[in-house]
Amino acid sequence: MGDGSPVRVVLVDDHPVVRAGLRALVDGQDGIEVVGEASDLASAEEVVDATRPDVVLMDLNLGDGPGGVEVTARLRGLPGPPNVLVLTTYDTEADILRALDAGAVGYLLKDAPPDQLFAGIRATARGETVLAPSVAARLVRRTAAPGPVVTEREVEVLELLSRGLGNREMARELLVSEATVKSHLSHIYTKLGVDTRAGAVAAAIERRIIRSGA
Amino acid sequence: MGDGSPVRVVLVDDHPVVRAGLRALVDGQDGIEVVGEASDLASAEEVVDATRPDVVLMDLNLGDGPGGVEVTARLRGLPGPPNVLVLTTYDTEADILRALDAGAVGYLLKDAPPDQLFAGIRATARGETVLAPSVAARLVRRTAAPGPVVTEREVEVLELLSRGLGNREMARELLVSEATVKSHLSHIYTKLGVDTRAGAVAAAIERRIIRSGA
DNA sequence: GGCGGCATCATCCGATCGGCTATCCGGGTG
DNA sequence: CACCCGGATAGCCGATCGGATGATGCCGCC
Repeated sequence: MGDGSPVRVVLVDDHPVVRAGLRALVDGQDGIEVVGEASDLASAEEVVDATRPDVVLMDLNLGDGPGGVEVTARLRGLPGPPNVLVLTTYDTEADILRALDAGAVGYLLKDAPPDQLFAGIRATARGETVLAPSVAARLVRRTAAPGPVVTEREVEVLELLSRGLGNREMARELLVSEATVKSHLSHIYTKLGVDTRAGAVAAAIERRIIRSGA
Repeated sequence: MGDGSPVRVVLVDDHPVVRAGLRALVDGQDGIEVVGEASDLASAEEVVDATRPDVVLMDLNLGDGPGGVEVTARLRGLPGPPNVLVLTTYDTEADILRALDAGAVGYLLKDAPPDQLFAGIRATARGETVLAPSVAARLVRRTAAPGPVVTEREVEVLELLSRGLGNREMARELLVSEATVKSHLSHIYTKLGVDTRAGAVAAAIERRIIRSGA
């Protein structure tokens, strides 16, 4: 890689220690320059607007308030938007799908080796799609899946379920009837091989379909 | 702080990126030297045995296998054990209590400012107890609590609950009758102000009484 | 020694859940 | 154009849950 112009990177993560660590790790790395940091939606928009980076390294878990998915969508809505590379801990289907849907061009996990991160940042700057192996595998298994795959609507139900709602409340939340919710639940039970709502939540977390609560 | 002898630190975290980031952040910092890294129980014992550090920076989430609590307990069982400073993302009651119980002398969160981390490492080396403000607050509120506090047994029930077990299964797991489980559940509902098992799991996660699944 | 908190166990009963079956509609596919 | 799938809806019924009430034994504490 020629360093005719370095890749300008902004970090978005709500943990100061992680930000500082990432900055120490990638800043100055062959052809990479960290030009800003942010911890939430407001500061991210501000910093990106001010620094106009090539790449945004995005954590999905930003504590309270809008998460990394929302921030990604907002940044992609800006004129001349940066390429967003998600760097997070979890590889649940829901997270991956939403992040890519929001306009992220890459999805790496924090347990990736540093070299992969550096290469990923450079590739992201070029607009290439970068996926961690486990993420790619999950996507492949999703599209070319032989076995039972929960549908998008079912994922929504699973998430409400993990938040502790009853059928009546879920129905209200999803703007459908209780019967429909029960129908979704039945399909979910069958697909996950369980027979209780709590068991479904456990299985969904186990299979990385949803990520629970906190 | 005089640097008559630097504080020798070993990092334990299953994420290479985080380890590298932490090393870049704290190594060389006034009076602090990183002398080793580990990602699991086996490598931690090996590295600590070989380097005999003053402080071990311990993540509680080590992916599969034994967690940071177990590793802490094992390290503390060694002759001339290092002082363990927990550095993690979560501050649930269950995590805090178990970590301190296992012999950790400090508990910081990854969202702490770097300066607090440096100071915490030095304090830990001197054997002083270092607690993040939110952790200290939680402990205080626990002992000097006026309001409803879930008991240890109730926490056990909540954890089984979050794993999706039914009353019958929980009873078998806890070696008690179903009636007892129902009794615990009723108390939990009252204390958490909910009325369903899924709601209890959500509230318990919300209040950081338990941490869910993954 | 009494009092309260915790854990244990037991009923009873109304509310909710979970399984089963069946219908309807819209969108994509052979 | 049939066909299938995902989504939405409905009723029925046995199983489970959640609430109320009450009782026993073991602690630690004043």
